[in-house]
Amino acid sequence: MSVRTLHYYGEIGILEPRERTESGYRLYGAEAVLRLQRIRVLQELGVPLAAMQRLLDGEGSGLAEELARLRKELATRISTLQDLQLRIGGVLQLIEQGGIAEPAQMFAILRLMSGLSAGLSDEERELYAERREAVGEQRIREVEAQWPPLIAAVRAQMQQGTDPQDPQVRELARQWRALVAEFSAGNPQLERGTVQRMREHGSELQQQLPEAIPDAELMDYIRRAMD
Amino acid sequence: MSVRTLHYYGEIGILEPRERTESGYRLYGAEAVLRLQRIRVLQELGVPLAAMQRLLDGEGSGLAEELARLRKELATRISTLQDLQLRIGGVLQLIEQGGIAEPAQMFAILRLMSGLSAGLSDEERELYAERREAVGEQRIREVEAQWPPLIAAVRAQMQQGTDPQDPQVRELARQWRALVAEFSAGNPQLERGTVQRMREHGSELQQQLPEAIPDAELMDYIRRAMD
DNA sequence: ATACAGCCTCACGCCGCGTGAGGGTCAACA
DNA sequence: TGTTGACCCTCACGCGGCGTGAGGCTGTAT
Repeated sequence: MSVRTLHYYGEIGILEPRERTESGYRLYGAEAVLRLQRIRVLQELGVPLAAMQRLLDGEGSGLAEELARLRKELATRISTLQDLQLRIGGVLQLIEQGGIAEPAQMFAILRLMSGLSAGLSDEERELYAERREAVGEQRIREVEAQWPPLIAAVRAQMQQGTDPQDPQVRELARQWRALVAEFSAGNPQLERGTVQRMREHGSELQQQLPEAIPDAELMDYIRRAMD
Repeated sequence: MSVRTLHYYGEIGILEPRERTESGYRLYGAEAVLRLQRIRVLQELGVPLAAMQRLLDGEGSGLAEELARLRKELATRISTLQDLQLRIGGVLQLIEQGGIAEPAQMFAILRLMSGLSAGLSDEERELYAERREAVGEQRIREVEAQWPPLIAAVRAQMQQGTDPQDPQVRELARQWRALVAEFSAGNPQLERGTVQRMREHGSELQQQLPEAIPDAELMDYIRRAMD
């Protein structure tokens, strides 16, 4: 709370001092403090200052409606931010694993992960919607975010020529199975769809980071590790 | 993506057209499209445009560091928004129950709910920190948010003179017990602290919405409902 | 030839203040 | 009695990320 802020609130007419001294100093009363606290609350909620007068001096019904609107808005804002958080988390995980180092790859992954849920048919979309109800959107996104790092890790092992029966690879295969199970929840149609969708997904990604897309060789490798 | 946006990106030097026609029309190439997509990704992540040139043209290490920084920032942004969401949800719940209708009360509740975790001793703070580890911050906030509506509902019944043994009231008492259990997780020190803290909390709230603070009468009423 | 869509540059406006410049006011201390 | 600071005042410009004109040129369809 700077002095300038108080002046500004006066300028736009949402908070006036109770009076002025002879020399022009602003004197704020206790009610101004209360009003200021409310302004801060509304501001936190994302209400623009210009809209506050109505809410501060209006009736309860108006405020209630506005709060309901804000709740919706907050929900969407949070879910976009959470999406970003998972995407950024996936990229950082890959970086730490030494999977990627080039900016082009990082950007590609950031974009891939936003597109995982794109390109679905209507039927699949419905199946996912049901699943979302059951498991919670949060969990769905967490699971989705684990694909690219896992695929990259498997491919790294494959290219190093590690035996598929090696304990490390078998651990990755275990994670793979777990992810597939989480993802499809026993629904074979979704299970088939997932990997295929990744294969079709985004030409930029295929150029920039082909190792994030499972191909036949990788699928064969992981199958052998699962035995 | 408006035309003006592209012009602006040119002005600040983060995205230039590949060439111009004789008549001055901008011609963007495929690489400009790629760069633009990256700009959008970074912008979603909250990177200011001025900082993008370094990230787009710099080395992977710089980008990786920035991503790590952004992850932290995102986490705090999300948690403040979630806090707001719970507060607003609590108020709306109360409004729908018919518990409150005056703007003053709504603001008071919005502020109370932000202050529930304030005013703790160091020791209590440690206990909460442990608990937070165990249950997850999200759950803690969800539980905290349920107090004010519950208290208000109980008080409403009490003031209508409902018998504490009435099924409705006993249901509220059951919720009360469950909340206390969640809150204190078997730690009697925290259990004692919670209600007392609410009683001491905020003089504005006591004036504006005394029914949200449990007093001796209400505590007695709920005890009788628990028999 | 004419209409109309789309491009160009230049310039001001928006929000929520931050940050000066240039000057007055007030309590404390020499 | 001055003088020193720490505060206050008004006025005015600046930021970021564009939106929104005004006034004019270009390109394509009819």
